[in-house]
Amino acid sequence: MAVRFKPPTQEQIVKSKAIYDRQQRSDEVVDERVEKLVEELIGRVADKWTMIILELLSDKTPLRFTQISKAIGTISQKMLTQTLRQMERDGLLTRKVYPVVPPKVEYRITDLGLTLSAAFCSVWVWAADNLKEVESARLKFDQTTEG
Amino acid sequence: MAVRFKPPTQEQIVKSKAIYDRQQRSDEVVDERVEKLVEELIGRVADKWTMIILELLSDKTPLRFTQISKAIGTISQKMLTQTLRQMERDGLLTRKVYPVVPPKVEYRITDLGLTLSAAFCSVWVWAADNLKEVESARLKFDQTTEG
DNA sequence: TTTTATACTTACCTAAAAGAGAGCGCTATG
DNA sequence: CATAGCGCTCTCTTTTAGGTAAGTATAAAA
Repeated sequence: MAVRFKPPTQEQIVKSKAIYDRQQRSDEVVDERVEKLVEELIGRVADKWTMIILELLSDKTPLRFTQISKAIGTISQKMLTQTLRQMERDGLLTRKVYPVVPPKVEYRITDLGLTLSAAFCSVWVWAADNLKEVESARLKFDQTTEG
Repeated sequence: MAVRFKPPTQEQIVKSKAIYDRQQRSDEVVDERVEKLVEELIGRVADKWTMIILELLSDKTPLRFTQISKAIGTISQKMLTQTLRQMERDGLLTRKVYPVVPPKVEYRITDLGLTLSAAFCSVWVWAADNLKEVESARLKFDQTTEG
């Protein structure tokens, strides 16, 4: 698969700064329930396959089932179906079925999906940027704990 | 737990733009193995507990085992130990043991950990910002598929 | 003397997630 | 007539996540 990196747009940066400021001002008033929901959402949305599919679709939309499957390569059909359905439910993509034979289904990223993909972007960048550092940290850790 | 949001720093934005440009220029030359490693790293690092602990530690460092445990509230000792050890191995935090009784161990975020936490930040922001949208998307999906 | 505190580690168990593989419906193509 | 193609779904098995509970060391407090 082709992984592409996109920097955050200026609007996104401004937005996140605004949210940060709001957050700072009313620190004690942060609703517990909102935090729980955010955590739950993070748990669901920050998963490997979701991130990868989002990457793919933000690069090229629409894509068909087998196109995504081939692009990823290592995902089982079951997991792909499952993840796509979940993402559709969460409003990250839309699913369009053409009533033809053989079946044709198109997956198209939504605006919501695009913004999430943009948010993930910095994590991709981080991972690409810090591969070697993580690897050497692991090596060092394994050596010092092993002896 | 207190979740705080921090916007990306100017350096981070500049950096990610630089990486993006580099990426664009040599698009076909992208190493397959690097992609695989990035994916693996994402899979390991983009997990719920890692994100939460990183958030905590980026807010206040150092923290002791029980402090983290209490701050999260819903994590078992086993998972906490496991996640902390993994994060230490990946170089995201350091572990300092004081040879006293009762035991005292301090966890301190590293520079690498800080940059990852900054990268995650936009995902937290996205989640907080789009809670309602995701919820209504789910509602809509459930209603239209149920009938 | 018993309890408490701390930061684990180990063993055991269950439930959920993931993977492998077959089947399916229908048509066009060889 | 057999086969291939698409986008699944279903079943079965394996793997992983994660919880519970117990144990450990030692000193100080009750």
